[in-house]
Amino acid sequence: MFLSRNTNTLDAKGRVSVPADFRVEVGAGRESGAGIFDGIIVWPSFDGPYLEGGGIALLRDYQALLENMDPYDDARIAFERAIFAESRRLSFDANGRVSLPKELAEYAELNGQVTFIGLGRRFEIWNPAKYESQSASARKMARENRHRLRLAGHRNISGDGAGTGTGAAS
Amino acid sequence: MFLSRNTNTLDAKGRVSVPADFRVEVGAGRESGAGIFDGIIVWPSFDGPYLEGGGIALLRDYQALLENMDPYDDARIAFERAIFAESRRLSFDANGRVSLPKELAEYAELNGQVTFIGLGRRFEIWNPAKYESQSASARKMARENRHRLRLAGHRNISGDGAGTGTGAAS
DNA sequence: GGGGATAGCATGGGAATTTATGGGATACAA
DNA sequence: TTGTATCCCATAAATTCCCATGCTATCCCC
Repeated sequence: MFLSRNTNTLDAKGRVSVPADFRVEVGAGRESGAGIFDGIIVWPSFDGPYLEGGGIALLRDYQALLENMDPYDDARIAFERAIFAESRRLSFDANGRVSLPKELAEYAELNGQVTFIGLGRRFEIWNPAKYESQSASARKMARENRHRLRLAGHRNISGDGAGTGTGAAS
Repeated sequence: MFLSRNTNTLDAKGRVSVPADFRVEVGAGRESGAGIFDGIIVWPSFDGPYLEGGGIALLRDYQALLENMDPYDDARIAFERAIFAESRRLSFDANGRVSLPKELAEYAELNGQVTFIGLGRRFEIWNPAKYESQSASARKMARENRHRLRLAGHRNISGDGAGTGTGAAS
């Protein structure tokens, strides 16, 4: 599971260290029957100026998801083109670094420092400054929606969800 | 798994370098019991002015798929004629190039530069300019449909999911 | 608990290898 | 011959590999 936020430097050759946590995560996915690729897979988000990534296991999950859709569903084709076609395999060097292709660095406006954002099954790569505002608004929105963060497993006593009533204060 | 997009030049002799990633991909499929053919298999798409291709393993998958259909299902026969009959075996030279038959280059309107599009189990070959518009609209459609890109697999806690997305980014 | 040893991580720079590409030589067919 | 396809070699650029170093967190021993 990809967790935590981590900022590393992007050197003159376009190399950046992948957080050690992330490396063991993709390694774990790899052992369980996936290929022999030791690295991460990264593509430009189609939702903003940042990169998305994960291990080969994540891509296999997406592949399975897409292969359950109609082969000529326009959305399926769009996802294949937006994710598979735009993604790059970045393999680790002996020190756990990857070299980030120029196009990807330019897309996400990365220079000097890059921030890895662990998000469970996948992660994102941001320009640290750009991520700051995201982080702030995410906290705000999480607070406003906190009543939706209800773990299942136990029975839900009250019929209504919102719990604390009005909740969403500023 | 075929990933990423890669534009290479088609020289005066009709040769083009197959991306190194793709070469190892078809090589991997080849080791696991398939034939000794070292190259790719390409045919004109029946859905547009581009080529489709893959390793010998992909063709075996199509064969298995078609053999599950009724032998005289018209669609089966059509698929066999449109894929198997139109496909060409393109073997690598010592530098990882293939020479693209003229008919195929003409069909896809390829000259000068050709773009390989990795799409998971298979790939496509496009005229780079023609692919540009495809790519742009694919990104737009992927963004509009991003709520459909929901990975299953783990328990689904709440009855309703992220349906319309949280709208987090903006 | 203090202090030093140790291991892992992030980073920098140079060397060696791979990749993509062009061109010539050779074999084969029309 | 002429055109076509295949093979071989050369080269420039890009990428990967390898080694060294500073830093930090952890461990161990006294």
